[in-house]
Amino acid sequence: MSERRKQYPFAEFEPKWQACWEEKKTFSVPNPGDEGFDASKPKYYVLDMFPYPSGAGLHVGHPEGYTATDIITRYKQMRGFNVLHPMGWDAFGLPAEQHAIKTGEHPRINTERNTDNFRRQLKALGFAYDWDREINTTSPDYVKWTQWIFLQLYNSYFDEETQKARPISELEGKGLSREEIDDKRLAFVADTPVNWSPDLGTVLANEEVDEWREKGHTVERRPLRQWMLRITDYAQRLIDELEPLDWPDGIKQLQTNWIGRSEGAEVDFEISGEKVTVFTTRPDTLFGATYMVLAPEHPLVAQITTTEQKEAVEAYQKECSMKSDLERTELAKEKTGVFTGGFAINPVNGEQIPVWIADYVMMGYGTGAIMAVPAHDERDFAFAQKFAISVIEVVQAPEGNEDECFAGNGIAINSDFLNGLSTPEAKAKITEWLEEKGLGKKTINFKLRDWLFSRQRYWGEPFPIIWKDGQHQAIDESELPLLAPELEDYKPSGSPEGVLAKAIDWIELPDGSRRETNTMPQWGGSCWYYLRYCDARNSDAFISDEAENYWMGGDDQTGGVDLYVGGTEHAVLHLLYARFWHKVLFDLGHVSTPEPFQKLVNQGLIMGEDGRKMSKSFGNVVNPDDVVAQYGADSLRLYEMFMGPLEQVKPWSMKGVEGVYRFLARVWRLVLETNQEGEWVINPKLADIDPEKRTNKTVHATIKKVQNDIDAMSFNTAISQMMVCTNDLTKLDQIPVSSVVTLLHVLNPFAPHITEELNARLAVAFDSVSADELAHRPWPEFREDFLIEDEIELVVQVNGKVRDKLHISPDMPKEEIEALALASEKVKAFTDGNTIRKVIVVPGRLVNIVAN
RNA sequence: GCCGAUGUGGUGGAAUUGGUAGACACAGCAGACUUAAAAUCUGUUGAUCCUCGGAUCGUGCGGGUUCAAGUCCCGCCGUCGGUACCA
Repeated sequence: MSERRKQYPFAEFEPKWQACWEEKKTFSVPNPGDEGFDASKPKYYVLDMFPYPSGAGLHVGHPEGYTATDIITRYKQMRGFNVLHPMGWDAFGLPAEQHAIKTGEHPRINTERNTDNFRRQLKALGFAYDWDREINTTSPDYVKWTQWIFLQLYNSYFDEETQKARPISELEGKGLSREEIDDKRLAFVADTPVNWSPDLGTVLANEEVDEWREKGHTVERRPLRQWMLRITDYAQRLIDELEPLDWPDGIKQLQTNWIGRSEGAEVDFEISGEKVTVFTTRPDTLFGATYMVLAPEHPLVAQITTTEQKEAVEAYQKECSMKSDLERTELAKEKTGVFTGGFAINPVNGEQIPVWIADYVMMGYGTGAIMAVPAHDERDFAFAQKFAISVIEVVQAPEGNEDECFAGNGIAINSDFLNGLSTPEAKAKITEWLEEKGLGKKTINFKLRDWLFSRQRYWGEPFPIIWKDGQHQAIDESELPLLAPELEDYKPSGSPEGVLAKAIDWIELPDGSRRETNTMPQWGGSCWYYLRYCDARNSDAFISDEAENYWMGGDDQTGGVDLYVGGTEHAVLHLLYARFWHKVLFDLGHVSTPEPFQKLVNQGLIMGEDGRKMSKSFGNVVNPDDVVAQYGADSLRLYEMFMGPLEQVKPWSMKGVEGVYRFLARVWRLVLETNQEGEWVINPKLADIDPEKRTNKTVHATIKKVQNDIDAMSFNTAISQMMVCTNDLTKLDQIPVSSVVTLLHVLNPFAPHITEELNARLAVAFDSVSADELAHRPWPEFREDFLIEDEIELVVQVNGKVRDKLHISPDMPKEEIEALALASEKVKAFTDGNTIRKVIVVPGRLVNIVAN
């Protein structure tokens, strides 16, 4: 690192102010009922996405969102809000366990080391977190409540009628059997084909498969007994209740598509006496069905397969079972399939159509069976082409559409009683017809699957469940938290039971029952952390009603976290899971709003200086520690915000850091200069004088722009305005102290250290300057009357091109402006010889003369 | 393929939402200070032409609407991100 002389002594005062904030608890906020709580202030809850404290420490991408929320926090505090701005650690997870497997060191130790480092790095940036509320998902008092919430899920079911979770005890009263009840729990056990990774020794969620495959681990399909959460019951509400939220449209769409609602019909076909139900979104094309496809795993395949086809069918089934969902989709550019020998009867016309099995039909979606209409479905068309199956056109494509396969809406043809109807009409009519005859019904399907919630890991929350006589049951709440036992080593047991299976003493209970050996996925802890922050030290409840009501309260337009900032990588999974848990807690009366996050903002990725993604392998990772050492925390914060709009992807530039560093140095020198001894003394140009009109204008325009830009989270333009203001003040021969203090005040949320330091020094030199911390003073009010101009510049255009500029009073009447514009010599040069057709006057902006 | 972003000087990016394109920075160039360098300060910096007053062109490309388009409409192209046989 270059030993260039520092332009201002940030290394001295930045740690000083950080220590001061920590000691005075400047950014700790009391809860309702606590000492010092001011109930008259409105609340504002600003949240950063929960970080995983990785061994690599912070990189410059982290402080991007953190600085944005920090500015908002400090600003809102000055505007008289009680601001909740917490930080904590999503500290369970595979990397710490992988480390434990390699070294034999307990993952707790590694986790602690990493969180200590993260905390140190964050504190070095001067963030206004309320560290009294710091939480850690791995701490026993947090685990306790994660497990408690799991038990809420376990002890609830989804009531279809009210679309709400209800206590499972209500079903017990209705005389349902044990099995029937277990089948309704929101947390349930199922034997499902899962993604088992032998070398990781765990099952992975569908969404996680890619990530671990990329890291070189193998993943295969295997049916195993797993805990699942019934998120699919909430599919409709997860779509509907997303609507009013202040989230980016793209993210809303992403979630909606992920949930994947599609409306259609189930239709019953008959295959040699057996009923087979297919799902279709195009029941109107039923007359065009020329074959049927079952998923290779469909339970009826064996029954309907003829002896001649048996061998081929079984071979195909085996081939498919070897492939994962992924391989089936990724590698299968070419359609494959086998004829079963069986025929299905189309219920609308009694036609016999061949039944095939093919892997382009998934068992997990709809009914695992489709009617194939090659004339109006791309996939069916490709399949029919390959296997020479006939194509019957049943929808008239609009004029000019010559595609062989037309999937759009049109007019029904070759369809008996549907002929002549438009696609929506035909859909309605056929569905009604099917329902009348008892051959089918209107159905809604979702892509969303139930959430696979168990992992075979050590470093996660154990399930608060024991098994007795083959049945699961919850342990008593008083036994929470249930912590994992210490182990000799953390290597996977190799069995799908997971690592905890090794801890015999822990598993086997005196009464012969056994503990569940699965643990929860990392998502568990991060699903509700924002609630815990509201009441982080409560040992009687996961959150108190008072704290919940205050920090999370509101209606469906205002309730929940007021501002949630994080990366797009959590657009679907984390945000969907957290919303699901929140809704269950809401239904059960534990929280007061249906949605957890009212406003969501995604910060854009910061790329390396070479324009590529920051990564160790490219050697382009920038460590914030180095930037702080060289330019100070304020420079880093300011640069992160000055780079460009928050949501945008943008490349890092050390030259850019230097630019904002120079700006901060200019602010410093506005207040101080070095004397002969090299000491910093008050700039002699500073004086306790009333600012001139134009100085007031700059300063007050700055207040206005900065506050508007903070509200709009347009931090880069706020900073450029403060640069303009600084440049203007620097040019003055006599600089009014009050103007400088105002500048420091509006700059404070962005660069808190240097501004507090300068204010403190000014307070010593000038009686007029308050020695109170800027952080504690109310945001300055701008005066609109200072912004009014005596004279404005008005552009005169001829046919849209600027030809002259007028300097006039802002309230000059239109007619006068017009006359003045037409009188201009420069304008005349362009209008001479032409007829003036029209003159447009836009007050305060321009005059456009149309002439030809 | 589909969905979503995005395209403005050498670079990061501004532009009151239809009204002077290029604010603010970075880099460059010239000058001041200095024995010298760094730092700092001042000026200059979209392109082309120029009689130094200015003229013409210019926001990915092609059309259109309008007195006026980076901004609105239609059709393309490029880059980035997500997703993929969901019937």
